[in-house]
Amino acid sequence: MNKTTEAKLVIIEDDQTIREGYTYLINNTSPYSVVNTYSSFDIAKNKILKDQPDVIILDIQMPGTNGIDAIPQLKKLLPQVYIIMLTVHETEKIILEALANGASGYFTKNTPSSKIIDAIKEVLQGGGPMSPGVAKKVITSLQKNPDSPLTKRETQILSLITRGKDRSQIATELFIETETVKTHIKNIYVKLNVNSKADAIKVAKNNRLV
Amino acid sequence: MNKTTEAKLVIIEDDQTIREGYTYLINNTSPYSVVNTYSSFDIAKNKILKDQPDVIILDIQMPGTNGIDAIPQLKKLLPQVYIIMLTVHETEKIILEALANGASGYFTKNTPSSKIIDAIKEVLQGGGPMSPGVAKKVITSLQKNPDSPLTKRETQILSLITRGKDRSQIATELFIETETVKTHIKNIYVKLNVNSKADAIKVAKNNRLV
DNA sequence: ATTAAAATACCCCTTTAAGGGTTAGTTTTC
DNA sequence: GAAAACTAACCCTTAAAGGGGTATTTTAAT
Repeated sequence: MNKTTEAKLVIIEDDQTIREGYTYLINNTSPYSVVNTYSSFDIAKNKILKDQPDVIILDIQMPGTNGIDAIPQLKKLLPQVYIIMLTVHETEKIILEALANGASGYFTKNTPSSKIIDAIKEVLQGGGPMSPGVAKKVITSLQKNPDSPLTKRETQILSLITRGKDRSQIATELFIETETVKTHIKNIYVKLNVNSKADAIKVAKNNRLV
Repeated sequence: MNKTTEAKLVIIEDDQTIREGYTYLINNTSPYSVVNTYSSFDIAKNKILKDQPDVIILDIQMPGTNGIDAIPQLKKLLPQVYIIMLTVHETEKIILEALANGASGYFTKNTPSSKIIDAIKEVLQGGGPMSPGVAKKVITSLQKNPDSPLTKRETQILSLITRGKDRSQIATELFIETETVKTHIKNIYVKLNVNSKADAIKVAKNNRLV
């Protein structure tokens, strides 16, 4: 077992059975060692600095502070730590929140144990391990709507609007007149059935038009 | 070999060696069959409808239409097709563009062949297979900056600004006065060293503050 | 070669939002 | 109990947004 493959883990998870199961598994079938486990973040936060884990396996549903909110706090305590979510939650919203907050990986609880060990290896090597279904949702969240009613130019202008540019800035960027931008915007509004920038952005986001 | 695991593939890739290598490999070590290969999208586009592939393995750098631009056109021709990118490009920008355009998976060319076959299986099962480094970049693109200079309220207001809301809409949504929103915005501008909505959004996006 | 769609541009007009400066009370949080 | 955050209000000027209409040029598809 060489130095580069070793790592210290902490598990924060309110279900004792799962905690013990993963601890046993990781300690006995991998080069990694579980140095501590906690049943909630609120209990962990005052002690985890002594553990100095390289990786934290984190649940979301827990008594007190939930896992999503725990992520930035854990990162503040241990800036270099990798956090792998292990949870039953797999809605797009929660997945994206966890990743936005600083999680490095995300797995659902039906994941086979061997995959979790692979995932630990992967985060340590700078990867971003995810369950297939999670990866799918992440990709979906990035995908544009291929059936947009907008033309290329309109899409471009709407995109600049979502970046907060005003008409004259858009005109400069696209080498066209402010009045032309205005015409496009009017056409966008008609197509999206809105009559303000804010509503256009809302429709654009809801329908992934940009 | 049962029906549910079978699938027809097409490879679009300008390097003949790679094309032939993957064709041989997939046809001989997996339940999938490569029904055709093309050296560019421009050649493929008039013939691929006859192939009716379930999955397309697609390169980016090709003569004529590049792989990124080919994705929406392929999706238009074959709405149900899964597209797996296989390319040397791994900049965040290109990865995100490919996924935004409708790719279902993304691999770099140093990926072992066995992983490509796993990836085909995964897309067919509705997953989103990616190389570890790609997944990492996708996750990074979603992560917020934990060292934001903004307070919680300021971040919240900046986020609403990025959604195109004006001061009065923000005030209504947060149950505070328009003047308070204005004060927050002024403080945000000072912290971000900007003096307009557009610039604030730009800084927010560049530094992932929201 | 034609023609429909898209992109370009300009005019009128009114309303409202944005941004700068300044001060100050209240509530959280450490 | 001090600091930071959140709240709220007043002054002011300028710039932007949005609605109406019309018209030319360019591009893409048949």
